[in-house]
Amino acid sequence: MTPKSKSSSHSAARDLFPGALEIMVLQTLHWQPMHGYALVQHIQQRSRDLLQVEEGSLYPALQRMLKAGLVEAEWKISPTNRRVRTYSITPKGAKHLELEVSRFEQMLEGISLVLAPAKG
Amino acid sequence: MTPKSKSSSHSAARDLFPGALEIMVLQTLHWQPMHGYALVQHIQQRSRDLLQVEEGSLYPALQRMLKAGLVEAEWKISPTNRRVRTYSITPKGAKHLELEVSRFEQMLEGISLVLAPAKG
DNA sequence: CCATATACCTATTTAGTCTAGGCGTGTTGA
DNA sequence: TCAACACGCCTAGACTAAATAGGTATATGG
Repeated sequence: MTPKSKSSSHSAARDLFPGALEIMVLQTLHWQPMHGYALVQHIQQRSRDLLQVEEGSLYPALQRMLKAGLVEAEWKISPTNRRVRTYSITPKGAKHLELEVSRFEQMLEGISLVLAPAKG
Repeated sequence: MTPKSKSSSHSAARDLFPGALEIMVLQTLHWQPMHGYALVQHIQQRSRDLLQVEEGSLYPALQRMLKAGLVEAEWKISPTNRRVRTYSITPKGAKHLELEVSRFEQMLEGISLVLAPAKG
């Protein structure tokens, strides 16, 4: 996942936050099943272009989650008449999501404590 | 950096947030120069045990930052009569910190937008 | 004198992301 | 008609940060 660079279009933006991708994907699928390409666009749009998920990151992540039983996939024909692989979250994935969100929040809490100016 | 596991003491906690370590170190050094071992304890204490920085992560990170000119180091004798390598932030490091914090915040903003429930 | 805490460090492994492609198909418009 | 483009799937390899699992040395306390 990269923060989308606003000025230059081609320069490689450094990455941050491995692990967050999985959470965002699981949370999104928790709301509604979706195919990969749609996930890319969904995340970009909902983040108001702050984030851009590379397909080269997303698909391997989906494979990992499939293998781990966190999501399941089904080939369908989309309304736009294309073969799409639609992913949905499994009960195991939902449980995992809860855990990861909680870990995520604790981590953020910890970081913000460290970054907060010391109180006299 | 690992979230400190509260129940089991030995199991490996998964990592999150590569990149955050650098920010926390630079911000801490921005407040006051400090040696490595002290940074480990500082971060753990200020995060109220939510985070635990492994020395095997910290020292390589400090080396990277040294090499990149973000911090500089000096050998001293501590009040406890030990040879310590005290790190301080450079002007370049301070500039870098600002950038990284801003990137960090944008990333968080993006993630929270994606994770926030859709509005009807 | 020995255990422990302090303090530094590195080599190797692990894991996720990015880069940089490739492939096939439906739609659009010149 | 047919070429370009958007859609939609995917992978191999490079890169990088972090964790693991060590090692070394010295001061202090019991």
